[in-house]
Amino acid sequence: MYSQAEENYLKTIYSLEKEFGSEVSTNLIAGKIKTKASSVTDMLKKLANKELVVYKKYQGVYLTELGRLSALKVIRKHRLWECFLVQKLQFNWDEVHDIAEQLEHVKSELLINKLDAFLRFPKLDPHGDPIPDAEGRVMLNKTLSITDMKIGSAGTFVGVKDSSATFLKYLNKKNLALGDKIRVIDMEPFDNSYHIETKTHRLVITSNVAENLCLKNVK
Amino acid sequence: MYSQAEENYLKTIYSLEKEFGSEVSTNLIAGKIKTKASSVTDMLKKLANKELVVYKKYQGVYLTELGRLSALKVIRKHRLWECFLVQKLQFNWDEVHDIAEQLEHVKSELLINKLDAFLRFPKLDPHGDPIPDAEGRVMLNKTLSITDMKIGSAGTFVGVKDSSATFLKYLNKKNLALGDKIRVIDMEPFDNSYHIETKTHRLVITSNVAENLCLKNVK
DNA sequence: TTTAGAATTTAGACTTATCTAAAATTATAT
DNA sequence: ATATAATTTTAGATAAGTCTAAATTCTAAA
Repeated sequence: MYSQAEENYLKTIYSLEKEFGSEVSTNLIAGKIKTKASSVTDMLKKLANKELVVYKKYQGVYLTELGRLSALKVIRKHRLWECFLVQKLQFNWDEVHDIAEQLEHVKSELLINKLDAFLRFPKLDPHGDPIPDAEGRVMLNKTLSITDMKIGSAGTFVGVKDSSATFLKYLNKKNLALGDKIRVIDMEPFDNSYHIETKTHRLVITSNVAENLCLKNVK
Repeated sequence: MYSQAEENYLKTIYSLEKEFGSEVSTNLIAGKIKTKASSVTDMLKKLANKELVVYKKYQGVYLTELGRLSALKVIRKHRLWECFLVQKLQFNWDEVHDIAEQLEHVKSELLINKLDAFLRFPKLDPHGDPIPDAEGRVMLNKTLSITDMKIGSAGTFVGVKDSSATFLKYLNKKNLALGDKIRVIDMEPFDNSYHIETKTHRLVITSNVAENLCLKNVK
């Protein structure tokens, strides 16, 4: 199978493709994975040799079908472990990312499938992201971020784009949790900040935050 | 903290000290860890630099107090994960070793303590080995192996020295399970094989097998 | 369309952990 | 006591993954 480093690149390329479209650039990957561009170039060559990505010098990369399936396997493991940590071990949603980053590299198909069953085949992880099934099928979770919504519209907060501890802790502090109904009251053109409202309170968030909140059933 | 390789050496040295006494030799470690003696020598120097072992050239090593506690942390994690796999994910006792070898290197004190609580603070792992507590205290589990017992005496089968899949599968096939009462019927001096008896059946085992069965309350 | 600056790749070095082969040390057996 | 065998260590090589610094390629502005 693949090394931890390779798995991390696959996972990263997958999510960057989702976010920015195919042809992911070296620098984008370097930024996400916290390495230098030169290290990324080295690794992209290795991944290309293993037919996990298509790589042309100076042109960026995209995953092959094999690469995509391999990435999804890692993502499946990451998200299932996150569910385990929150549901069974009572971790908070802002504590699980780094631990799941380690657990996702444990190699055993049987383990992950038994874990899946133990958790009763969850469809979403604690951050609202869909969990691929054993065959690599992912539910597509159509959501809007606050920045896509019209003033006055409302929806249910079902996921975050950024699941870093800092962002999640910010949401905790602001009393925003998955499942909340959020209405967009106003947008300030000067700084692109948003005025939003939940059942219990109103608050102002920056566009940075707004972009990272995913909502469903927006009306 | 320590690398996976370092953790594996610590764990191995700990168990070899238990089995053969202090001053563990290079070759012994190499045999257990499946590397070459020269690799072991290299690593022993590194561990000595970190004050995890006391190492004198050609003289073997032993763990320092720091080394012992570090080893016990790894062993604690290994055994707790084995409990999890058997108790919660329904693995058989012969399937968990290799997976636990990977899980034991996941770094998070909080994780392992929460796992401990989730499992209700088990005292023994699925092979009958005691689980060190968070402070590195281990219950000492006084047992005898069949080879230490007198002909005619009997005890309860509570643990194995070898927890490899091959040995455990052998025990499954021979219908020997933890908790069984075993009586030593006879010992054949020619080949040192043992004739033993449980509630349900009688069988002959080699001295190799006999050595690896741990019994309690022997009378 | 040229060119400065950004992005990317190459070249060479470093670290960790491993290996082989040779040298050094210790143990064993006559 | 000494030769032989076994064990252990050293020296030098390799592989994975990373880095810095220099070279190359691309891009976008004048």
